[in-house]
Amino acid sequence: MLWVESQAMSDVSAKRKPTIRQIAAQAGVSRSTVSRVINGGHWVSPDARQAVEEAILATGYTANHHARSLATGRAGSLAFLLTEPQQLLFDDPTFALLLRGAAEALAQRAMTLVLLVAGTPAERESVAQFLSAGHVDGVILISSHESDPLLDQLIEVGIPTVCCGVPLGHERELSTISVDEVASARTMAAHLVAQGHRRIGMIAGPDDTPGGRYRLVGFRDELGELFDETLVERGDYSYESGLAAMTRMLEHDVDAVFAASDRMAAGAIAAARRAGRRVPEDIAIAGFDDSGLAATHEPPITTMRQPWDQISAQMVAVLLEVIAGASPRSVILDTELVVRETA
Amino acid sequence: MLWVESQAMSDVSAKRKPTIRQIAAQAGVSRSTVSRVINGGHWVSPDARQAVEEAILATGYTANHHARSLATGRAGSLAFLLTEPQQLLFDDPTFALLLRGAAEALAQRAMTLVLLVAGTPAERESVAQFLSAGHVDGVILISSHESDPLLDQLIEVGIPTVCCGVPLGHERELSTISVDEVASARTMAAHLVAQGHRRIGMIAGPDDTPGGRYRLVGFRDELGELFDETLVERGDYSYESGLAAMTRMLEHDVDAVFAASDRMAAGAIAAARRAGRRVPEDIAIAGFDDSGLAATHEPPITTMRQPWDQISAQMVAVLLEVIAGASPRSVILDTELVVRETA
DNA sequence: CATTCGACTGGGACCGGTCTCAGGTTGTCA
DNA sequence: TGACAACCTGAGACCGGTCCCAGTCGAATG
Repeated sequence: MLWVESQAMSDVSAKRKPTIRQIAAQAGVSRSTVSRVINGGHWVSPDARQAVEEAILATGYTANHHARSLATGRAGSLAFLLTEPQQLLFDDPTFALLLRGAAEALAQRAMTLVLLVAGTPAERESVAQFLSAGHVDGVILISSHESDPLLDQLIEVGIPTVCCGVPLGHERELSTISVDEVASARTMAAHLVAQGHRRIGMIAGPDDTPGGRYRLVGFRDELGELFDETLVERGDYSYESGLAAMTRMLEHDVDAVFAASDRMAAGAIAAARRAGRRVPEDIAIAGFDDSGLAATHEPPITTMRQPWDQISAQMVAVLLEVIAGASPRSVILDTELVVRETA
Repeated sequence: MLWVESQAMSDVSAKRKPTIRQIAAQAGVSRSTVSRVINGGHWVSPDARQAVEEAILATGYTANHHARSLATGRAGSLAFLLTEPQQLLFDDPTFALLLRGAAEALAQRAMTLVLLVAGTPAERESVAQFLSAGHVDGVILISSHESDPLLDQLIEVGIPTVCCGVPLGHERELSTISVDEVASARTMAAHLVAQGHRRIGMIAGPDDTPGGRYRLVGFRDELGELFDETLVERGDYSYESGLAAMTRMLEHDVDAVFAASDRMAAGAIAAARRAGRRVPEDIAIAGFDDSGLAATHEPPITTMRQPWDQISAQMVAVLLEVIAGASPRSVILDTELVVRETA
């Protein structure tokens, strides 16, 4: 009876994942030594290390993340937090670019990405609770609006956070990764002027987003006397808003338009065409982001390329620094003018 | 001195998250009772329950996920696994739809979504290891190709898995959520015929994907004698492949084309225009998916709508069933013809 | 030759939960 | 009144790691 039971036991343990104790037993060392080998292997004799490594290889041992997190207090994961109203974000190809980049950067570090969506108030509540419970080590915040109330919660909880764009008023407490919005807008404005355009309009983004405010600033600065207040419309970065803004804009005499996002540019192009204007012959239209949509659009859209891969890589890198104890810091990256067919 | 030290201690413990022991002490019960209250609260006296609930409310206690996972053996999270070559997937708006739906469904159940990308061989390796280590309870597999080697690994490891589309040969071992491809294709083919078209071509997807194979089957079945083998081209669901396929197709006489994805349809429309054909006047072009791109495309694309919200909800629901011990099962959902302007 | 130092090792406490199980109350039924 | 069930409770053993610390041993130092 006893024999049968122990037989059953060993059957079970053969099925289960090996633990650090089994590795220790098999290698003839203590758990502590195995742990040392796993974590860098300092102060371990070559013999011991080899025995442990062989045992690990033989059994296919993998450390239990949960046990480790419990013991160390580190979660080994970051949250990718989306706070935009869903429609906006999931339409937006840029979010996918950031997500992939972040996932890639984390995988290289043997960490994981947890996706959090805080669209509805109920979702925001449960997300806030999740984050303050310390289930993740840090937060990658994807939100263009500066006024996001979740920001204050994150700061209060004190969880390391990095965001893209610059949330005004929090420069000291949060790390940010952004592009030089003003310079980027100047570059595009200069390009449009260089193409010979004089009556140049802008479809700006919301004023409470960095991209909405500073791209307009750069545009105005560069245009100087050419700048015409009546040729500025607002959109919310979406296709529809670009279409609506362009429809209004067409009531004025305009020969070029700079939209603050590729999607708005696409909407603007559609509006221009419906009005019987040719792009770029009758009216030039440029976008911003180079989100993938710009290249495949018919015709391909001239735009400012944001360095998405660098942005996501930097977000992860800076966030990990902060988690390791560094002070929050901000990184500003360069954009690049990509001339295609629409302007 | 002792006083100072205990003062310091209580300061520290005030900063740290409360544990179940502190709740127990505050409520004047044992840890076991607190645990019972947290998990449903059966076999707990009203008095004890109330005391515990008050203590939880007062302290803002939240259970430590890692500790719980360690004790229960359940991870409390699912993996959202992308196995496509990155380009294809992140261009594809459908993936974002599925991702959001899944995240939402999981948040409601207080579980989390871990994003895993298995693009490169190195990534595949580490993902496989991650999954077999049991760090997540189940896998939502996003891969349209049936031949995916990761599939075999998942089956071997025995981790509960659900996929969208039907991976041939694994119907017994994996759960699948899919749409009725054949019927959907027949519906669209019937629509094109009803519009008066007779020379109808198809830009099919890869033959090793369910959407590639069965949409063609349905198309052929419905067309009957109208079906013309020479009017079938292959693409890989991408915009570029649609453009290339359409360019070839235009060498034949054709008055309508059914593309197996919206992106290919968009590419096909671009190709048709470059060749000087008007859509839909000279040639009707329809897509498949209704991924968001179809509605905002200029002109809006006629397509078959896949029920993305239902698909993601069902994936989560079925996967959780399997994790709870149920047998794998397959769900087939209906699609809907959405007539817009291109066909 | 005694002392000190540094590399290496293992024991045990701990992280914060869950879960089994033995025991204590109370109520009901024979 | 005794037996037995139903309800409620807390002690203690886990889960699988990390990490502090005490201790061993050989070599170098004074």
